[in-house]
Amino acid sequence: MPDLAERFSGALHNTSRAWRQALDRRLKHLGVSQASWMTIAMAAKAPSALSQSELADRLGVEGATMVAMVDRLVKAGLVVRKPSTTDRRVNRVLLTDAGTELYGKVLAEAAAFRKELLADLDPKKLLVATELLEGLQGDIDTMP
Amino acid sequence: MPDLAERFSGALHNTSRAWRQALDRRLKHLGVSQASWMTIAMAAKAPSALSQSELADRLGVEGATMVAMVDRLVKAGLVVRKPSTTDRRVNRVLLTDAGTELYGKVLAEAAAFRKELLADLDPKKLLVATELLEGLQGDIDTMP
DNA sequence: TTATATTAGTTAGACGACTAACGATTAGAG
DNA sequence: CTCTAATCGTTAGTCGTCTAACTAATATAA
Repeated sequence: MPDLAERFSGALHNTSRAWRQALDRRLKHLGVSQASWMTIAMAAKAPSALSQSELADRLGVEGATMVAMVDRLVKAGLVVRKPSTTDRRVNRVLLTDAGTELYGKVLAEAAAFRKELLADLDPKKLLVATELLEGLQGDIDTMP
Repeated sequence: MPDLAERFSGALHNTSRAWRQALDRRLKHLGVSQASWMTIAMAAKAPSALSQSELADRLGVEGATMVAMVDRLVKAGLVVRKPSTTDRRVNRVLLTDAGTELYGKVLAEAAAFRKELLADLDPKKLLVATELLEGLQGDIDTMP
């Protein structure tokens, strides 16, 4: 008989995984994965063009991961690299028109999916769960 | 200002990811990732030796993923493939002595990590969150 | 100012996941 | 019994992630 901690751990990982997969399926017709559109969304939302490092930081991935991601997005024609004029180490990541257009569509679909999935939940319970998860995330980040 | 649904979605994915990474770090000295030890645990817990397909089903991954996983575990000397005597398509996956020994260590560490992380949480809230996640997982699995 | 340290990006190699296609084998329908 | 379905495992190719080692450039300290 699994204890509550074990149940929670399993539910957390399984639900996150199922969610990701379901959303990926739903976005497949747009030709972009969640990781790709999260990157595009981050670049789109920022007030001024972000560097690869800034993008990596905000998405919680390593620099090398962002290199590969930007490679794919450039290949897909959604972003371009533009060397910084003030720091020759830096590339700024800019959305192309195609990237900007995609961002709008994807935002709408992700929000709709979220809403559909969470619509029938008790808001009070959802808040409890959200706060618990956020707290946990903080705890993990400040762990050894 | 992000709405609750968006906050929940972000917290879910970030927490799951942070947890996985933290546990992976902690198990690194044993030389096995979570995916590897989950496979070993599943093989160890089963009353009789499982086939690759059965392992894949129980871990919620595809057959091809399990092929690669068993390849790695065999290479690491933790399991062996033993062709079934009754069905020549089937390989049964058996733990070696090294695999069995590892299983014990890893189980203990994962449980300790879970306990440490969740120790200070309100059990009532943890239960609410667990049930919410489990329900959500079910909803996603039965979606279009 | 020069030597050292830090930062941005890249490459290379590995892990874990997926889908699609395929060969071998078994199970089922007729 | 035979032809067809389904199943098991495999290979090949892609994606997203990591770490480690490297280059180029900038920042800091002696």
